[in-house]
Amino acid sequence: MTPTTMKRIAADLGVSITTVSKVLNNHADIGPATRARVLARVEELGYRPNAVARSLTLRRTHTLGVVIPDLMHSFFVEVVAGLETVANARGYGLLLCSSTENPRKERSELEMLRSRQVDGIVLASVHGSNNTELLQRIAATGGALVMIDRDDHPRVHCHRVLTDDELVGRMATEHLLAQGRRAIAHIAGPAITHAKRREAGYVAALRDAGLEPRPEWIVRGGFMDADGYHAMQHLLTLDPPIDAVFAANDPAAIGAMQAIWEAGLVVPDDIAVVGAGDIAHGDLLRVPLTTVGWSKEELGKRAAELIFDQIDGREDVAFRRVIIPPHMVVRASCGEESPGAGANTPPQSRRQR
Amino acid sequence: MTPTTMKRIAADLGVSITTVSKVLNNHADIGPATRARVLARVEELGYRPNAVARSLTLRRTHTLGVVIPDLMHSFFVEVVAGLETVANARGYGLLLCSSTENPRKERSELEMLRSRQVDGIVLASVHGSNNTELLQRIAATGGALVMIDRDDHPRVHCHRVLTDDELVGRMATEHLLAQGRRAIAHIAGPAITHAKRREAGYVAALRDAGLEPRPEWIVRGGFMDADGYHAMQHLLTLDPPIDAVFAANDPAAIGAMQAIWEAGLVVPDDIAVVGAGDIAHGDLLRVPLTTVGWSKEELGKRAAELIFDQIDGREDVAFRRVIIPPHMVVRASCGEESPGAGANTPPQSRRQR
DNA sequence: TAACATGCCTTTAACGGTAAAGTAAATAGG
DNA sequence: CCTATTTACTTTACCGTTAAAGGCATGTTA
Repeated sequence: MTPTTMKRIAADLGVSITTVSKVLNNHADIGPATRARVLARVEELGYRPNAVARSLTLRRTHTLGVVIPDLMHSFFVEVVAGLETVANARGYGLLLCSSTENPRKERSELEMLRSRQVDGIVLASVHGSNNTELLQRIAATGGALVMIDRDDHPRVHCHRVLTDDELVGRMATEHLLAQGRRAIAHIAGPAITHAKRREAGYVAALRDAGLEPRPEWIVRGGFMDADGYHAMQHLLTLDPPIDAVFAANDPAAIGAMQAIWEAGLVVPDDIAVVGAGDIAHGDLLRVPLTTVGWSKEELGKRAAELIFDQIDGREDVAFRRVIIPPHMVVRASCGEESPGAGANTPPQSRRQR
Repeated sequence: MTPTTMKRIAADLGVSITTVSKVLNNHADIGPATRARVLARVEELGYRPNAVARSLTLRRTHTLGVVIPDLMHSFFVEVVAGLETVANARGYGLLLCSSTENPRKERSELEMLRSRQVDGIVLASVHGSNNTELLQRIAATGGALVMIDRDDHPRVHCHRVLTDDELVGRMATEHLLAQGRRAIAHIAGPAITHAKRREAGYVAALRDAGLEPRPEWIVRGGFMDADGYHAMQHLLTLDPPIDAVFAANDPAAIGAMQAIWEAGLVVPDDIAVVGAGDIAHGDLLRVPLTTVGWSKEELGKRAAELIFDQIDGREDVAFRRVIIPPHMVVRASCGEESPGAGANTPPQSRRQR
């Protein structure tokens, strides 16, 4: 009933607890006979070291805290999958928390992780969270911290892994321009840094093409598909009509498409749509969604690497800012025939259940 | 740099560590003056108790281990979201592990969780994992254990939360029968218990309707969309042709639809399709997928409740088997007009990013 | 007024492990 | 052959916390 401890093994064998500890940690100063006896008994009793006790003495929990805004969003889940791979390979566990886009919950999760003595924290911070001070304290007390995807809390000194959001907006817009679209609207996200940068990229691309974006082309919305839906309803009333829209993220783009369909229009013939983020299953939609993607797995892995660099304790941490480059994911919704990626290829292997 | 400890606070105030501990744990035998002084200093230094040390003495980590086969599959992620909600409300954290459908990794995750002394484990076990013995040991040594969704390891005594898979198969098939379909094929899953039950439900429903399923109507495939795709290619060669297909899960159903489209046929006019699992975004597909669903949030919550019941330690644990009832999710792919759920309603609120 | 309870705080031990310092016996060196 | 060194352990202390038992004034009861 009570799990086996070193004490038990030591008592059984008439040796000291330290001897057992040394055997298990491969210290050199244990004789082969004793070593064998200990190992045998360990095997026999199925002894597993108590990680909690180990953490206490070693001051290392081999645990990473992960705080993301939304468990249901495939983007973050894929990032977590990337993290998990690297962490697992190093014997680390992931303590997963969802802030549900709530700054208060984010705060309490962060404090919980701190009190649990996690060796590092990976955070995609909620917008408007005034947790800057707490994060500064975490970073200052030597806690490894990496912020991912979102670029707020500029005063917090820590590693960051994100994409080039202005380039995201620029690529999406330039792609639509290349398809011959000229009246390109933008469904903007909330007042969060990376959303604003996508908008800036959109504006810059239009200007570079000699087009001045009309004010009414930019509808400030949000990141949810309902936001995209309502924003699109508004855009559909414009005269002269628009012929394309870049939505700040994929859910909003999907909402926009629904509004377009409802109005009896066709994507991409009447209005081309491009999103951002490369959400899972974007290829399986009624009209497969063209989007700007950046590798979430890469993002997760780089974040994990930076965390471990810091944990491994080069004190001279120069905080890095890793940019995951975005790339176009061309599907049907933008009006370009995607080369060879039509309905004629067998589906790629997706995960099972 | 070194985080504040009780020792530090006690020394500052000239009281014993125990006194500080008692204040923080609201023991009655501390005078109001001392209590106030301690609390003031705690506040001042921003003291947070070290959860690791607490875990060691209290023999409670306030952590649940979660092992799922696939982080990328929306089904499990939604279950985890349900778990997270309940766990968080009780001050519990979730240590998330993905077995990536690999029995060996499942085993090592389970052992890792055990050595980390988690208070309970929620497991969706990989098929064919011969971890039965390990699970029995976990259950026997008093570890709280709940198995979810999958119903293997019959000899392990623990709580289970799952759906009625035979009913899933039956409902899907009966729904197709009700649409007037008669030549209904089945894309079966792998040789895992819940897949076999779905197949049994399919067969039973046909027989109840006085139809004998032809052997060639059942194609043993898998749970991945590529499996559904290839299975469907085969089914398309049958003569007389089929007019409907029930796939053992949604990814397979999606693969099947791709094969149908490629053959130049129309869903549901030529072939109706029903899946199982109610995958995320099933409503946004080229043809919205009719499927049989069961609440993942409910599943996650019930699992968490059972875990906590066991942790709270009624010794008289009668292991429960909670069935989450399945329900039809009628969309376009089965040929029935879904009432009011067409493209005319605004999209439901989906999560943002 | 001795016996007893009460209020308030401290001491001791423990949780399960690791590290550093100590020790006794075997081996080596001069 | 007697002192260094090495080998193979053990002892002690500590990680940060909590529980159980102990102590000691002061107040209450018989």
